[in-house]
Amino acid sequence: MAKQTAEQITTKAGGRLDAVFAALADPTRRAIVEQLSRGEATVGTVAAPHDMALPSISKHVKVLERAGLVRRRVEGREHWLHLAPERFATAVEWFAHYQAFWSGSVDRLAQLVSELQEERNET
Amino acid sequence: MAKQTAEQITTKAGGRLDAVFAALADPTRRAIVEQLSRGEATVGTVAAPHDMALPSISKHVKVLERAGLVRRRVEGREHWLHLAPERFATAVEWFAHYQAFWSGSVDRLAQLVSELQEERNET
DNA sequence: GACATAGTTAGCCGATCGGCTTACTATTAG
DNA sequence: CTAATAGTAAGCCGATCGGCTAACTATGTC
Repeated sequence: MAKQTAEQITTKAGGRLDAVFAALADPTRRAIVEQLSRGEATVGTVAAPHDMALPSISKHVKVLERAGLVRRRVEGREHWLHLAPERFATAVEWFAHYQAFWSGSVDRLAQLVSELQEERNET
Repeated sequence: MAKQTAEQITTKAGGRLDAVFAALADPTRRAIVEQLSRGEATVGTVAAPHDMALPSISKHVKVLERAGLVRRRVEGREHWLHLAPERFATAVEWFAHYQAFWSGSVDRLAQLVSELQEERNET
């Protein structure tokens, strides 16, 4: 129930937010997130569409892991990657909090959310 | 009405998302955003709490401006800064879209939003 | 055992970042 | 006119970033 101030959120999750936002600031990494949002995949599979050396992708994956956005399950010689939704929520909370200060923006977010829910129900 | 795919969002706002997330990856800049969320302020006022040389803050502000998160109104020799909510929405949309792929996350976001709305109505 | 496959580690390189200082511009005050 | 105030511009510096290659580890296959 306790109202969290922006300050509290900032200090509590500050370090994490640094890593999360930094991780998402790169288009390759956002593309990886997008791909993983369609289901888990191995490092190689994730690398395939990216005309980029495998070690580079490996680095990107590790950045996402350190940010807590992606987790890894080693299975034989394959490394399966999947999103870790909780950490995304950390970032969304940060936004949501500030939205409360912008006139009308919460309502806009609310509308967006309800559209997404409808969309999902249609499927 | 047209469903936007993640791909479309990514390509359409890709460059912007780079700048937005990169801008928010720095704690000083997030603190500036927080301060501006409580109302517009001059560059000097924004700099005050930050034990950092003024030119450094000036740079940070420019990063936020280039990301489209902050705008500036020059009034005499003072530069007044304020948040630009629309660009924040760009980032939130990105999250919201992916949340649709995570089980239950949209509902969690929805709950968060409704809590924020209640909170605001209480005030 | 030998080879192939999946992936990481290490290290190089140029570019960008985040801080600084110094010097400048522009507006306001005396 | 002069001095103070608000802020930007330019350039330095060390650190991190994002790509690469070359070499390695570990698992699976023949």
